[in-house]
Amino acid sequence: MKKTTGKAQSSADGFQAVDERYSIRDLAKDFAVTTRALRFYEERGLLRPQRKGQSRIYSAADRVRLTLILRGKRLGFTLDESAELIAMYDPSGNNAGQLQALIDKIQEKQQRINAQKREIELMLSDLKEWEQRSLKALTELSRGTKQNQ
Amino acid sequence: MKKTTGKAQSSADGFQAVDERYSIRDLAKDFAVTTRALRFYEERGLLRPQRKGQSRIYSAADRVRLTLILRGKRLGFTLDESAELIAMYDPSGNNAGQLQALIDKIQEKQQRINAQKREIELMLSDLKEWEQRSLKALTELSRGTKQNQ
DNA sequence: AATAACGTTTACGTTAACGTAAATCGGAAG
DNA sequence: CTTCCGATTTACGTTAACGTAAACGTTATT
Repeated sequence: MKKTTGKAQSSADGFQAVDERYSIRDLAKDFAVTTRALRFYEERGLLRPQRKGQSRIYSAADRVRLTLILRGKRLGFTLDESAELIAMYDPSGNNAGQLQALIDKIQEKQQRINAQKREIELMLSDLKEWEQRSLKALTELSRGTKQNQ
Repeated sequence: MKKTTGKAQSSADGFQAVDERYSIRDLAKDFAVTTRALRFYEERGLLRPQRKGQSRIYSAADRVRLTLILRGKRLGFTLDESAELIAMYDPSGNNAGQLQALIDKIQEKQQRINAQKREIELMLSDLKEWEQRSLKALTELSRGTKQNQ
C-alpha cells in the first residue's frame, strides 16, 4: 500500500486536515478536466494554488472556484466573465454592490436563455407542422400512385 | 430619383418579380451582417447566390437560408451545424427521415437549454439567499457599530 | 479621362480555450 | 548512480467566425 496515493497529503496521524490539499492530478480526475486546463485557468487568474517547491497544491477553496468556473462554462460564460463572477462571489471583497451586480449579470444571462428557449420552441412547432404536411403529402401521393403501379 | 436604389433589380414595368433579387449590400443591411460574413457563409456552403457577371445576386430563397443561419447562431449552433440543419430544411431533399432527424437535433439543443435554465435558476436562488444573509449581517454590523461611532 | 462608389478575390490577423510536444527538473525506486 | 515517473515551463498549433487590408475590376458620374 503506497502512502501518498490519491490525496497529495493526508496527515499520517489519521486526522483529516480541515483544508485538504490536492495535487493537480487529483483535481483533474475529480473534475474531469486536463491538467493543461488547470494551469491555463491559473494563468488566466482564475485559480491560485499554493506551491510546494515547484508543484501546485490545491485547496478546498480552489475546488470551489473550479466548480464555479465549470458552471460558468456550462452556462456559456467566457473565462473572463467567470473570472468576474468568481471575484464577485468571493467572500473577501464582499460588499452588497458586487453581489447585486453579480445577480444582474446572471439575470441578463437568464434573459438570453429564455429568449433561446422561446426561439427553439418556435422552430420546433414550425418543424412539426411541416412534418404533418409532409406526412399528409406522402400518404396522398401513395394513394394516387397505387392505381398506376 | 435614382433608379436602382435599394433592390438590385426592380423591373421597370412596375411589376415585382416573384423572385426578387438583392445585392450583397441589401442583404447586409436588411439582416445587419457584414458583406464579409455573407461571402464567408457562401465559402462555407451555406449560401449559393447567383452571379451577374462578377457580382452576387441573392434571391428570396437565399434570404430564407440566411434567416436560418442567423437563427442557428442565436441558438448557439456552429455554422457546420446550421449547414446540416438547412440541408435538412431544404424542400428539395425532403424525405421524412431527414425531417425527423432535424427535429431530433433541435430537441437535443432544447434539452441543453433547459439544463442551462435550471442551472442558472439554481445559481440565482443561491445568490439571493446569500444576498439576504449579507444584508442581515450588514444591518447587525451597523447596529453594533452605532454605539462606538 | 479622372474620380468616386461598389464589388470581388486573396490572404494574413484575431480571439478563445485549450491541445500537443519538447525540454527540463526533482524525487523515488531499484 | 541510473532509470522512471510526474510535474513544470515554454512555446507553437488548432478551430471558429469573421475582421481588416491590399490590389484590382466595373459602372456611372463629373
